[in-house]
Formats: sequence, structure tokens, C-alpha cells
Amino acid sequence: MKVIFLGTPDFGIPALQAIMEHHQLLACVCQPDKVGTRGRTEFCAVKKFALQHNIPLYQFEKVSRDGVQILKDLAPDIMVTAAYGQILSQEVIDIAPYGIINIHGSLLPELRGAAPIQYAVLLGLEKTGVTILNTVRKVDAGPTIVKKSLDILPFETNGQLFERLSVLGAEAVIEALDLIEKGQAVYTEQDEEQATFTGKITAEQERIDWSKSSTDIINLVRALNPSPIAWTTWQGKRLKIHELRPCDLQFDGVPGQVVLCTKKQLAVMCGDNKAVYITVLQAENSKCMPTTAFLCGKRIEVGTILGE
RNA sequence: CGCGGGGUAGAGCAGUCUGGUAGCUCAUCGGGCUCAUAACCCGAAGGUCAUGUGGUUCAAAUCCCAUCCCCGCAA
Repeated sequence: MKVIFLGTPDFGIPALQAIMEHHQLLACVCQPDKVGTRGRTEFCAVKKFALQHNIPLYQFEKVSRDGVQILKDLAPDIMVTAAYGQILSQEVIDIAPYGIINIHGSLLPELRGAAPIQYAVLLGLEKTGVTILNTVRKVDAGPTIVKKSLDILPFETNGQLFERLSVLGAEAVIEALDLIEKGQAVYTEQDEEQATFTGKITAEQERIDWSKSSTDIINLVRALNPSPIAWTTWQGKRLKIHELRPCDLQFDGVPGQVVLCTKKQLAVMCGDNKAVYITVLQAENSKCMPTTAFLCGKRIEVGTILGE
């Protein structure tokens, strides 16, 4: 089929690759370039891919306003979205005969919205997946075509899960496209009663609240890895926490208090009276490093309370 | 030209303000202690102090200038 792909970050790349191999990829659409860190602008993953493979690329400020006629002229059979980042108007949805299908990183109707994968980790779920659904005006609410699930590993980070789901998403989207092409696709309406919604992670959520349970804190840390990274403070400066592990030793202390600091280990008390080992961290202006390396140059005295 | 921090041994840091023999903690290697050890003790190796073989100076890791790279914040 003739496909137009709309997506921006890494998530859609495996799917994009697969579509390019199995179908006729007419063009890619991604968000406009953003000013990156420290003034530099960096192209998004989809733009890099398109440039590298000589695929026509469009970056509309608002696709619903600027892109309708252009995309219509390309005469696609179907359009595929994967973390594109713009809400689509009915006009856009109606461009292709088969409409638009979206690759969503959860088992819908659970975890609709902007950050399904992060929330799957944040909530400590043991299972999630990808859903291919038909796009309708309401976000992630259209009928589903293909669902694939997988188990979330015990200490898996958002980044690791993200990568696995993006590969699974590629399988699923090809399956869906084939079904649609053969006229065998079954569109299943979602159960609205079961729907849950995820908003974007806010800056306030990134700060670790040590009074929460060790499990919640560990889940937060892995949900925010590799970006934007959960943090606390030490000596008035930010201390990013990249990775935590549960600690079975018993200590007395208040939430946020450093209860163990040796040459190799650093443990902090949480709200449920359990401690966690900090295993990978990053001080301000410094690189991310294992705690063992950090402790070679600096020590945090036992009794210090983080996050104040 | 958004604001700021940094580049010193394989790793993480101190030393820079106040120029004057290159330090610390890990890791590595050798030896010792121990029932044993990721613990402890003794010793060794390992650095043109990011680059310009730039400027100032009797003397530069340290002061001045330029360049490259890394990082935090803000967007």
C-alpha cells in the first residue's frame, strides 16, 4: 500500500523501517525542528531517517492547517502515526481511503495519552504492549486492529521498554497493514469504562519524594530513565538518580537520610522504612556514573538528608 | 551570540584564588595478614595537568588569550 508516515522520536523508527521494506512509503511527516540543548538544534529521529534514506519529508507547524492539501496530493492509501505529537483534525483523518492507523505503546484502552510507556513503568505494571488502532477525533479512542503484549522486566527502565515496544510496534503495524490490505481487518471498539489516561510527566514529578515507598521511588526512577531522570538535592545542588536497587538491610533513619556510605555502596532511607541503594547517579555539572566511581572522589556522610 | 560548571594516572576527584618537586580515593600489579573475604597492612607501576609546543614570568596545572570537547540549568 501507499503509506505516509507521521512520527517524530525514536519510537516509530522500527515501524518506519518495516513499512519502507514492505510497502510503498510516499513521505514522512515530523514535527518542526526544535532548538536543542545549549542553542544547538538537533534533528528528530524521523527526520534523520528520512534524510538518510532520501524519503520526502514534511515538517508542518500544524499539519491540520498546512498539510492537508499537500498530503492529499500524494494520494496515500493509508497514513500511519507513531508518536507524531500533533492532534489531527477530521480533515487529515479523511485524506486517505483507509484513514489513519496509530501505533500506541500500551494495551488500550489502558494508558491512553502522551506517556503510556513511562506510566506503565511508573505504576509498576508487569505487563504492557502495543496497540494498532484506527485514529478518530478522540485521542487514542478509536477501534483497535492489532494488540501485542509483553512482560515488563523487574528493573527495566523506560528506555529499555520503549525500545522493545517500538520493535513490537513494527511487527504489529505490518500485521495490521496486511490485514487491512486484504480486507480482513477486524475493528474492535474499545471499552470506554476501562479507559485510563496518561498526561505528560511534569517537572514536579521528576523530584524524588523520599517519603514515598521504596517501590514507588524505584519505579519513578526507572520510569524517568534515560530521560528526564529523577533527582534529589545534596548540598543545595541537584543530584540526578539514574538507578536504584532495593536494599534488604535494616536501618533506622528518616526519609531521604543517607544510612550507608562505604567505598562501594550508598543507601538512602525511604518512607516505608526500607532503604534503597543508589547504584548510578550524576552530580551537577558532572557525567552520569556508577556510584562506585562517584564514591572514589566524593563521600556523602551517613546521616545526611537528601532532598532538603 | 540564553545563563553557568568542567577537561589533572585506567576511573572519580583535590591542587588553580595566594605561580616554586604531581597529590587523594578506587582499580591494576607484587608481597603480607587471615579458616576466609568485596576487609586490613606494606610496596610498585602508571600523568607532555584537553589543545595551541600561544602570551606573561627566572619559573605556569596555577595568571592572560584563542580553539576543541564534556556537563548542568533555562527553553
